[in-house]
Amino acid sequence: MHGHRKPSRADIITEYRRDALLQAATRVFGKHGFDCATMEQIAREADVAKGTTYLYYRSKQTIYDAALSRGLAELDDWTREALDRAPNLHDAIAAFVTARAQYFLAHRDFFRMYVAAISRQMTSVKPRASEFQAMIDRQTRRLEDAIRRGLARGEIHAVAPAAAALAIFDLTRGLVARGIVVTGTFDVAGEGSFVTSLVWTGLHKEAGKRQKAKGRVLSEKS
Amino acid sequence: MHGHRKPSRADIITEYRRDALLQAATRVFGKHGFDCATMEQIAREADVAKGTTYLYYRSKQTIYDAALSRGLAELDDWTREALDRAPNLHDAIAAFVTARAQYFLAHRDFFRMYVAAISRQMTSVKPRASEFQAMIDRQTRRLEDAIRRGLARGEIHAVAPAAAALAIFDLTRGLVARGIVVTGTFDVAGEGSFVTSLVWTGLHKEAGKRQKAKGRVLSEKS
Amino acid sequence: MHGHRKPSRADIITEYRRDALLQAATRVFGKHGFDCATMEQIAREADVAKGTTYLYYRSKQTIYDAALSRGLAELDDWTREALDRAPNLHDAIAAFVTARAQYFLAHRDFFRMYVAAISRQMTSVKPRASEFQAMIDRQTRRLEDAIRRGLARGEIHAVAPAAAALAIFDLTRGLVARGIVVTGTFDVAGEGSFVTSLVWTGLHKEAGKRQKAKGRVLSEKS
Amino acid sequence: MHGHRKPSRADIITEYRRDALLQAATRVFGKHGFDCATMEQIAREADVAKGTTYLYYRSKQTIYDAALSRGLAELDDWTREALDRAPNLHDAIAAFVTARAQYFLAHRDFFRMYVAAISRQMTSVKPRASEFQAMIDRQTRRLEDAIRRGLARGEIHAVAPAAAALAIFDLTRGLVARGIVVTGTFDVAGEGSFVTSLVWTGLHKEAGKRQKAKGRVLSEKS
DNA sequence: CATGAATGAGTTTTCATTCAT
DNA sequence: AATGAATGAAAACTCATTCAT
Repeated sequence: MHGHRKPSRADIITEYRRDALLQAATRVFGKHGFDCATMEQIAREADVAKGTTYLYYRSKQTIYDAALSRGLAELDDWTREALDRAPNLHDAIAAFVTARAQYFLAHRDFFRMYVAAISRQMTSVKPRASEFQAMIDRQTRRLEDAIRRGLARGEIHAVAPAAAALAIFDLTRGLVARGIVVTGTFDVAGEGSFVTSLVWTGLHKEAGKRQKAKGRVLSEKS
Repeated sequence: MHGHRKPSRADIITEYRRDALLQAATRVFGKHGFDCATMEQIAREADVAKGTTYLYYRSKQTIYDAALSRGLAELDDWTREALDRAPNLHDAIAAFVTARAQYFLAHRDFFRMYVAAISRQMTSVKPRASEFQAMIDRQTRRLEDAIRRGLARGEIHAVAPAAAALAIFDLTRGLVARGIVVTGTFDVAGEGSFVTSLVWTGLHKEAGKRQKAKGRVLSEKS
Repeated sequence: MHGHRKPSRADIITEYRRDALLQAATRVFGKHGFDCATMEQIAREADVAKGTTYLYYRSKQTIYDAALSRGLAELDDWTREALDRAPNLHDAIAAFVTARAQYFLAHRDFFRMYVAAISRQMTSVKPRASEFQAMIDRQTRRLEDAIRRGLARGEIHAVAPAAAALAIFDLTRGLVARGIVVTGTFDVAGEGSFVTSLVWTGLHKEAGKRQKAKGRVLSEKS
Repeated sequence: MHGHRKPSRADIITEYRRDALLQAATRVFGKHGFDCATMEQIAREADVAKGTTYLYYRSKQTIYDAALSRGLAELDDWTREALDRAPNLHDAIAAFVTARAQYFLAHRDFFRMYVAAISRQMTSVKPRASEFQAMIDRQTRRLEDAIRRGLARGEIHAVAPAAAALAIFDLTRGLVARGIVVTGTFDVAGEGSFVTSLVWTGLHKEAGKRQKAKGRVLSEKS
C-alpha cells in the first residue's frame, strides 16, 4: 500500500483479475451498451462468479467507468506517441488519423463504448460527464497544439486551431465507424489518407488564400 | 391505410394521436435514451394513459422506430430541398451543412435519438439495422450525387464522391453535437462556414493538384 | 383528490388493496421481523403479485412504517377510550392495562412488530426514530395525565407521574409478551388485575406514607 | 474439551480467540442486530480474517448464540451474587434491580442483543427458543425464590411469587431501556429505588390488605 | 376506444460460507 | 492455524405488456 517494494503474489492476482474483468466488461459493454449489459454477462465473460465482480469493482457504473477510462488512457498514449513522432503538421495530422483509426479498429468493442459514451453524454443529465469530457478534451488539445505549432511555423494559413482539431476528430471518428460496420476488410491507410489530404489541402496556406477569394466570388453569385 | 377515400373522423383522431405520441416519444427518448425511457413517461408526455400507447404502437421498440423514422424523413426533406436550391457544388455543400445543422438544432431531442441510434447500430446485433441504415444512406447519396455532378462540371478535382459525402456528413454531425452541448448561443452560420470552406478548399480542383505536389514534397522531407 | 365527494369505485378498490396489504404486511413482519420478511411473502399473503405491492407502497420500509403506524393509531384509540371511561385513577390504570392487553392479544402480529420496533430503535442509528417514538410517547402521556389528575384529586401520594406511567407501560408490555408466548389460554383479567393492584397499592396515598416509614426502618436495619 | 489436564498453550490461544470473537460479536450484534450484522464486521472487530471466525464458530447463528449465552451467564452471576448478599426481601429486590441495571448499563451492546433476542423469540418460529428461554427463566426463578422466602418469613402478603418476579423483571428491563436511549447521564440509583419502592409497597403485607378493601369499594362505585 | 391496475420476468447487489494456499 | 478470494443464493425493486372495465 504505502511502499514501493515488489508486488506480492496477491497483488499480481488482483491485478490480473481487475484486468480480466475490464477486458470482459469492454467486450460486453461494447456489444450491448451500458443498460443492456448485465453483470452476469461480464462475470461469465471473465470466467468468474457474479459476486466476484463486486470484489473488484463496487458497481456496474464503476466497472464501466474503469473500462472506459482505461481505453481512453491507452488511446491517449497512442495519440501522443503518434503526434510526437511527426516532424511537421502534415505528418502529424496523418499520424493522428492513422494511429487512432488503428487503435479503434484493433479495439472495436472499446470504440463502441466510446461512441456510446459520447452519445450518452448528450442524453443523460451529465453528472460525471466532466471526467470523460476532460479526457476527450485532452486528446483534442494535443492535436490543437500541433496545429498551433504548424501555424507558428507558417505551414498553414490562419485558421482556428480548435475548430480544425475538432474537424479532424470528427472525420476520424466517422472513418472508424464505417470501418467497424463494414464486414469485409477495411483499407485504413487509404481512407485515412483521404481524410488527411482533404484536411491538409483545406488548411494549407495557399489554399486558404484562394478559398477566401472564391468565397467572395461565390457569395456575389448567390 | 386500407382505402384511398377521404379520411374519416376516426382516421383523423387516430392520426392526431399517433403524431402526439411520436412527438412525446421523441422528447422522452431524446432526453433519456431508449433503455432509460419508460412507456409511462411517453404516455404522460402525450397526455394519454399508458395502455393507450399500445393501441397505436405495438411495443416500445415500435414507437421508437416510428419516432426515429419520422424524424429522418423530415430531415431528408430539408436536406433534399436545400440541395435542390443550390446552383453549384459549393453552395450545395454549404446548404447541406446549414440545413442539417439548423434542423438538428431546432429538434435537439431528435438529434440525440439520431446519435444514439447510430451508436446502437454498431452496438446491437443489428437485427433491423437495415431500415435505419437505408434512410441514412439515402441522405448521403443525395450529397454524393451533388458531388458527382460537381465533378462532372469540373468544379472540383477528382475525388471519391462517396468518401467526400461521408466526410461532410461526419463534420456536420460533429458540428451539431457541439452546438447541442454548448449551453449558450451557438453560431451555426460561422461554424458551418468553417466546415464548408475547409471542405471546399480541400475538394477544389486546383487545391487538389497542389495537394498532390505538396504531398510529394512533404514525404521527401520525412 | 381535492374534493370531499363520494369516493369513486377506484378509490374503494385502492383503499381495499392498501388495507389488505397492510394486514398482510403486519402478519409477515410480525412473524419474521423486518429483515427476514420478504416482499414476496407479503404479496403472496395479500394475494397479489410482487409488483403490485409497489403500486401501493414505495418500498419495504414504507409499508413497514405504514403497518406500524396504523397499529399504533388503533392502539392509541383503544387506550384513549379506555382512559376516558374511567371515573378515577384506580379504574384508569386497570382500564389502561386491560385495554392494551386485550388489543395486543387480539393483534399478536402487531404486538410482535411493536416489540421489535422498540428493540430496533435502540439498535439502529435511529434515523426516523422520532415518529415512532412520538407515537409511543403520546400514549404514555395519556396515562401520565391521568396520574397527574389522580394526584391533584389526592387519590395517590406524591409520585413522579412520568415514572409511574412508564412503569405501568413496562408491566403491561411484559404481561402481554407472556400471554403471547403461552400456547394455552391466557387469563388477561387475572394477570391484568395483578398488575393493577400491585401498582395501585404501590402508588396509593396511605401506602406511600407507610412506604416511606418502612423504608427508613429497613435501611436502619441493613 | 477432551481431557481435564492443564490446558495446553494451544488451548489458551483458542480460548483467547473465542473470547475476542465473542466480545466483537456482542459489539457488532448489539449495534446492528442479527440480520444487519455481517461476519466481516465481527471479524474486523476481532482483528482476524473472515475465515478465521469459522474456525471457532460454525456459523453466524452459532456465534450469536454463544455471545448471548455468555452475557446471560455473566448476568446470572451478578444476579445471584446480588441476591445472595441481601438479608431480606426488600433489599433483595433492590439488589436485583440495581445489579441488573448496572450490569446492563455497563454492557449496553449486550443489553441490545438481549432485548432483540426477546423480541426475536416471539418473532421467529422458535426452534432453539428453549435454551435462551431457559436461561431467562433461571434468573427469574432466583428472584422468585427470594420472594417465596420473604413470603415464608411473613415479610410480604400473599402474592403469586412468579408473577411478582416477572413484574420486577419487566420493570427493570424498562428502566434500563430508558437509561440506554438517554444520551446524558442516567441516575440508576434514583430510578432503581423508584421501582423498588413501588414494588415493595405493592407487595407489602399491610398494603395488600388495604388494597383488597379499596378494590371492593371501587367496584361498588363503578 | 381509453384506461390504469396487475403482472412477473429480469437486474443489481449483498453476504454467509467454503476452500486452496 | 490463518487467510481472504471466490461463490451463488436470495432479495428489493422496475417496467414492458396485458386485460377487465
